[in-house]
Amino acid sequence: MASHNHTLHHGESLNEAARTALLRAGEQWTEMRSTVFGVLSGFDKPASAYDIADAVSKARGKRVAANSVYRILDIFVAANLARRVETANAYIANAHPDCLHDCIFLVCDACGQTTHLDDDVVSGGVRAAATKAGFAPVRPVIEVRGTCSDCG
Amino acid sequence: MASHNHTLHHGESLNEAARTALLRAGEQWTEMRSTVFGVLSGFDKPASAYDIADAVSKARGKRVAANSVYRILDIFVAANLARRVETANAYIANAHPDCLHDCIFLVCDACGQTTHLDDDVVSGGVRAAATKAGFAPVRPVIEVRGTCSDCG
DNA sequence: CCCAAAATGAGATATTGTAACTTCAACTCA
DNA sequence: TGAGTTGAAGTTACAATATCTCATTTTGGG
Repeated sequence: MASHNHTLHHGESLNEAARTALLRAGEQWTEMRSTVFGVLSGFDKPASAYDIADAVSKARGKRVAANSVYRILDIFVAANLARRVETANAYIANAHPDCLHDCIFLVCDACGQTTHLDDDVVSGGVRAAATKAGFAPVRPVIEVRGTCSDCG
Repeated sequence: MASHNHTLHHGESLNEAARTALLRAGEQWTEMRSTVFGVLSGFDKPASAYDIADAVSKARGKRVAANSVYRILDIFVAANLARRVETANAYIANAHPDCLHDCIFLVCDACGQTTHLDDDVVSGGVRAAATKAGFAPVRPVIEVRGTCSDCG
């Protein structure tokens, strides 16, 4: 566990934390956004925008277009409510929107399960290497494809 | 600079090194593959499969389908002749196909220029963090979006 | 209540990536 | 030599991902 205090939310608490974080970011917490967040946090592995659109469509009994989902996901990512898993073209809810990390994703090629690590030493090393090369790092993307312990 | 000896190829030497590496991987070095590799190494920033298809089409005076380019790029990546830049959906030639690294890409959001770092300490740290979490790492993806020194 | 801004809907379109099947050239081996 | 085999490349179709534009609805502030 990292040295600072994470608050890991889940269920209703997570939804409430997401709402709070989004409002603090100056964005609105609408019915639609609540549904998208609920659906996203209900997935047990990264979900594509179209997966989410399908699930939201079912939940609302009305067809929701992918572009609406993309818009909302962009806002979520900007507000740290969700993360994009680059190597999977998919999104995952952030269980602790309260603190900001350069996070590390471990993506199982067999089952798709994705584990979220926060290791500030490792990510700091990546940032430092970039800085040393005269680069101003904004967003490190650190993902590891491989096999999880269940599939090993 | 890492502690071992990189051989950085360029121009004709690079093409020759690529040919040698591909043959050693048990693949053929065809006219088509040579052209694709030449085009790819001619780009000064990561190129999409479609960019490459266009350039190859011009170079050969005959339409080449993206499909064919993808097949060849897959082979190149498998043989370490090229790398895929995940956050850019693009490919870049590997100037030293002779040695294998978990490489780090620094991608400038302003100009697209992409710098290739090999820092085995940093990438080793990423692998170690994954292993510690019970994960069997196969392919670390380490990329940093930000601003290069020219655009800073 | 009314207005302006923000959010969402609808549909098209662009981009990226795969799959299935055919054609072609080189090679092999009787 | 020539039929059979193999791998590369061509062709076409399609699936998945992402963005754009414009219309309509909702929201929050005065």
